[in-house]
Amino acid sequence: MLRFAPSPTGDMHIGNLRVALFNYILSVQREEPLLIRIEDTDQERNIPGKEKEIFEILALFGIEYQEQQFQSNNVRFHRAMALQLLQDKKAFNCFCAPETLEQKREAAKESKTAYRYDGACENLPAEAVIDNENPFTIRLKKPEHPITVIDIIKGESTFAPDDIDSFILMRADKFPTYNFACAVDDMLADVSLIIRGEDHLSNTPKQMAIHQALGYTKKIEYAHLPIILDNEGKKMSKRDDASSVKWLLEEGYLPEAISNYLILMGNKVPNEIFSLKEAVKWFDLKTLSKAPTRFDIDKLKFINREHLKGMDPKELSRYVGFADEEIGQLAKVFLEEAGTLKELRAKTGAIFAPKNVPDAFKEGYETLRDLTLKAPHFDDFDAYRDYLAKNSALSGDNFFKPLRILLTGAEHGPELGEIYTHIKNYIKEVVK
RNA sequence: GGCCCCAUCAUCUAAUGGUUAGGAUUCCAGAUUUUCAUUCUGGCCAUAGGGGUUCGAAUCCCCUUGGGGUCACCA
Repeated sequence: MLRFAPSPTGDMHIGNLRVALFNYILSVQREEPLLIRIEDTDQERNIPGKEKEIFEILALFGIEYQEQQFQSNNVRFHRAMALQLLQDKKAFNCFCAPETLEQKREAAKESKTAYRYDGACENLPAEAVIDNENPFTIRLKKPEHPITVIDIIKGESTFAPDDIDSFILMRADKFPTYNFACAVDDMLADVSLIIRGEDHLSNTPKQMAIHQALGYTKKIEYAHLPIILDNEGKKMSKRDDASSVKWLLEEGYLPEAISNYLILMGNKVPNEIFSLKEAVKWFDLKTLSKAPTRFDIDKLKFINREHLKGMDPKELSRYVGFADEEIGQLAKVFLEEAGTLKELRAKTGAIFAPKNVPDAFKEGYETLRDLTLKAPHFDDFDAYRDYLAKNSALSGDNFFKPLRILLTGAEHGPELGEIYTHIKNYIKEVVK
């Protein structure tokens, strides 16, 4: 069993999508089911409807899964496991007030040392626990030995007991913390391989410590993906537009191109342009770079353009707001200068929209428009061009600029002949 | 600051002890196209630094430097 475990607390991030993609690929390769687990145990941060958005994006990207669950439905298991750990003396009740802990953390920060739980409640006598009416959390006793994480991408890393610390399993509100819920659920779902972001690397020994305390001995494989960096080399945040899958989609990047890029980045691949289906055949976690990767929107655009070039014209035409194969062909001509659907829509839209003509070309524009309106149909651009040239007495820039604006609404663009081929049947509508 | 991870052109990567250190994206230049853009050709640009090991190091080891992640009753 593999799993993808997003929390419904914000927009789907490209980092999440990459994790989802890799989990999907590995689940297909290994012929194991994929579980989507919505981690919704933080009532305050959950955003209603986000889980629906997550499922929509998974569907849009062709990420198929076999099971889905909501972590909040598993709370009874989390509580049962916590109780067992308490009984086994692997965990203990902690009555430290949040403010007290916060003060200690501050003090640690000031003295430039790492904050560690001081064990204040670890050995409380039974009566002190029973008689205590204050709210409490449940902490796992830190492990006695170091824990080594074996990671498919990163190799081995060893964590000392002090760095794992006696961390909190159950909050005062009786809900599990992330690490506890995650560790229990992965165990219950019989997860065999966990693929997640590098930011979880330090959580892994904690979750392994929980498994050990619970007597769970199954070996789980781990793969922690290097983080995605922004242009400045910092972790991509929600503030970066490009980090939002929704934004990329709105900008006109194709799902196939986005997944292509997400699989390509920081990776060694047989060729640059490929489909998800193709990637399933050769994808290997081991070829991923260990170093963080910068998100390069230029490269994404290049890949997007390549996918657009290969798209069926009729389908492309629908994407740009028409339903005509000819317009799809026309859009492909504009792929020379446009790389996204949004840009393509602007280019093709401008052809049929009322034209904005600079004063310098106004006269020529009107002359050519009137001529075109009265002209017979020309199948061939050269014939059309010669006809206009002959009857207008315009030449050079004074001819081509207004003609280009007349036909495309822009001063620059692909060769007019190529454009003409695809709009000749609508020519009167275009110039009106 | 503690802990963990990482290090080849601006960016993403190739070269699994012996290459003129290769490719792609970006950028720039020339050619072509009766404008621009496209296209084609070409160009700029890298093994972070210092020590070892070795006949030979981008590649193995150590140190330094640099970068990133993480240190919540968030996930």
